[in-house]
Parts: sequence; C-alpha cells; structure tokens
Amino acid sequence: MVDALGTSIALHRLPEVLTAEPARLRALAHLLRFRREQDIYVQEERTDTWYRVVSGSACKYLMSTDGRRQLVDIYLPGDLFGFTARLHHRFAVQAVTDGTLIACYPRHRVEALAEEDAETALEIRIQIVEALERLQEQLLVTTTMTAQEKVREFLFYFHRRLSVATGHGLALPISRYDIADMLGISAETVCRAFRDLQERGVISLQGPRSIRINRM
Amino acid sequence: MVDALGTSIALHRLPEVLTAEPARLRALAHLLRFRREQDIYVQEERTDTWYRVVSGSACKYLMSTDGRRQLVDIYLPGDLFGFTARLHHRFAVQAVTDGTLIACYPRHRVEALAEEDAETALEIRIQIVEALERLQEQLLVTTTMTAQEKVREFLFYFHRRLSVATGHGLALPISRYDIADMLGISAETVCRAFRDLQERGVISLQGPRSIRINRM
DNA sequence: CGATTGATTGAATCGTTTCAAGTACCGTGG
DNA sequence: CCACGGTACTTGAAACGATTCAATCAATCG
Repeated sequence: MVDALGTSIALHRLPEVLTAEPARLRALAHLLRFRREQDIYVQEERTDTWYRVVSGSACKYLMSTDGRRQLVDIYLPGDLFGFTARLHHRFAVQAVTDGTLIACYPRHRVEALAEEDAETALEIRIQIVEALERLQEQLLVTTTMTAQEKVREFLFYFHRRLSVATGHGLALPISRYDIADMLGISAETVCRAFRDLQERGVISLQGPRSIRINRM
Repeated sequence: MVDALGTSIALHRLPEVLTAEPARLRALAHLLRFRREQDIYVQEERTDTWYRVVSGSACKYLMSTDGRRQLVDIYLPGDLFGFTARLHHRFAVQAVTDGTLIACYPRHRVEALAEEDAETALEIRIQIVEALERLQEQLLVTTTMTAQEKVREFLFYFHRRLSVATGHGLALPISRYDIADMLGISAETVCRAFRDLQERGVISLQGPRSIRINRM
C-alpha cells in the first residue's frame, strides 16, 4: 500500500518555516526528504500523520480510473497538510520538486497539544482555513475562466507566493502537465496559452521553465 | 453595505441541529430567519460572526464584474460557515430556501470558548475540514466531468445529504440557474442534462423540482 | 388578466480536446 | 565526443461539447 517513505534527515540550522511555528509544535516534527513524484502519502492510507512543507513543493491529487490525474492543491513552504475528518485519505500527496523537505507530525500528539495549547490550535485552524480559501480561489478559476485566463491566473498566483525576488523572473518548479492537471485543461492547451500570453506581451519566456511577468 | 438582516426569532423546541452541538457553544447562538436570496453576509463585510444552518439551505457565492454568479459551496442543516483567515469576507452567503433558519455566533466569543473548551475547538476544526472536503469534491466534479456527469453527481450528492427519506423522491430546493452557477455550466446545459438523464432512465421527473433517483 | 420568472428546446458559434507529428533538451553509453 | 533514447514541450487540423442567442411553454403573482 505505502511507498518507501522519504529519507530521514537532520539539519544544522532550522529553516525559517520551522522557526516560525510554535515551539511546542516544532518539537513534535521529524524531517523527511522526497524525490520528484515520490508519494508523501497515498490514497486510502491511514490519516495518522500531519505534514508541513519546509522547502520545495508538493501537490494533492486524485488518480481517476481512466488514468487521468487531477490536482486539487499545491503546497508551498509553510503550508500544513494531511488533516481530514476521515480515517483514511481520499487523496494522495506527492513531491513536485526534487528534494522537497517535509516536516512530519504524529497526528494524535498534535491534536493532544492543540487541546491544551491555544496557540497551536489557532495555528492549525488558520492553516486549514487557508487551505479552504486556496481551494475556493481555485474553484473560481477553474469554473469561470477561459484557458488563457486560467494559465495567467496560475502564473500570477505562483509568482505572488514564490516571489523571493529574482527580479521579476520566475523559475517554474512544475511541468506543463502538472499545470494542466491543476487547471483541468489539457497540456496542449497550456502550451498554447503560454504562447498567446507571450504574444500579447503579458509574459516573456526564456526557455520553457523560466518566465518573466511583464504586467498584470 | 449590509442588507437588512433576517428576522430575529425564538423557538419553543430546539431543532435537532442545535441540540447536537456542544452546550456551551449553543449558549452563544441567536437565531435569524431569512427569505429566499436574502443575504446572510455580503462581500467585504467584517468577519465578526460565525453561522450555522439550522433548517433550509444557503449558498456561498461570488458575483463577478460581468454579472455572472459563481457558487462555491452549498450549506445544509448542521453546516457551520463564516470563518475565514481574513478581516473581511471574500464571498457572500445568501439563503437559497425561503425561511432558512440560521444560528449566529459572535466570533470573538466562539474563539474564546474554543481556547478553553477542547470539545468546541474540535467541533469547529471538524466543520472547517468538512467544508474543505466538500470543496475538494466539487473541484473534482467541475474540472473532470462532462456536463451530464456533473448534474448527475450533483443530484446524487443532494439526495445523499437530504435523504430524510421521502421514498426515493427528492424535492429540489434549488433552481436550474443555481445548479448551473454551482457547476460552472449554463442553465440551458443543465436542462439538457436533466432531459438526457431522464431519457437514459437514471432519474424520473415529476415536474421540474420533483425528482426520483432510479439508479446509480 | 397580463406580466414575470423559471424551464425547455433548437441552431449557430466558439473554445477546448484529441490525435498526430515534430522539435528541443538532457543524460547515458559506445 | 557524438549518437541514441527518453522526456518535456510545441504546433496544426479535425472533432466534439458547451455556450449563446432566440423562441416557446408553464407556472405563479399582483
């Protein structure tokens, strides 16, 4: 049922994501590193661990019977994931970027901590609400926009969240196929949208993965 | 900015939805009744109240500049809503059914209660996670299915949640337009899907709002 | 009773998918 | 070093599905 898990690792200096969280929550974490497309958890796996992206990126997805893959969320550094009201996961999560670093928290210990520590409880509630709001935005995007608008919106969102300021440049950590699965359109349509956005001067491409955002 | 709120009411017998919630949470509630399409809260309103559907139904939606309306969730009896990580609401919520009964909770008092009462904190967390999971399902539906499958899925979902057993019958509390806005398709397409599903024997219609589900 | 709203159907149009083909890039082994 | 094979990306053309626009029907309300 379960893939081999990522490699357990220890760090000398704590990444910013972890120093920002409540100390008592941080104490519960252990770190794992994942390769590209390696599963962090899979469908039907028991929901006994929560996770947080420390570096890299991951995506929540569902594999349909006909082999199509639908992404329902992308997790970037700081995002907490893995909570559910069920006993078993309905979706799977896998690393998008190679070398993605994940903090793992035993669910029952986090929940016990949340019962007595209001700061942790609030942190969890905020993270869940933020996942909810990301999903609402994605729903809006995927149901109301044309393909070209979807891609444009996706790029701006990514740029906003990853703007660790390499000028206006953006190094996409994600393939055309991932973007397609995220937006619910075909990879070919994503390509055409990239081309059209460039022709309209909205973005500039220096190679397929290196993008410059010119204007809103 | 804010519509006239619903009518404040008092009840002799508590509805089941309210007797099921933690007593200390229930003590914070006051009840309001809303007419069809009346706003419970609107975009940009301050997020200082949480709500729960006691009876009837409500929908969360966003009005786009071109006048189109996109629903992102439907709330049925028992559902808690109104929480967000923001200061102001990004979406609005309005009653779908005429006479919808809503319990209102002052946000700061609920959050204070959650800090000291683990049962309430858990109830809130579960409700938020369930909203998240509804949204994930809706995202799957709206991005991967054909119009006919979307409508079929919507009807089955509604039937599941509202099966207070009138045989296999289902009295839709929602118009073709609402369904269209929920699924991100046009109302005409919803109509055609109803017709096709009936022709294929999946459902039977006794009038536009009265539906019988025949098989999965 | 006409007026309004919701539901329904048909026909032309438009956007996206699908299928097919071709290109650019990168690491590996001869 | 270059040829090879694989993967990601790109483009074109036909087919398909949903939208849009227009018209009609049914039910409800003042």
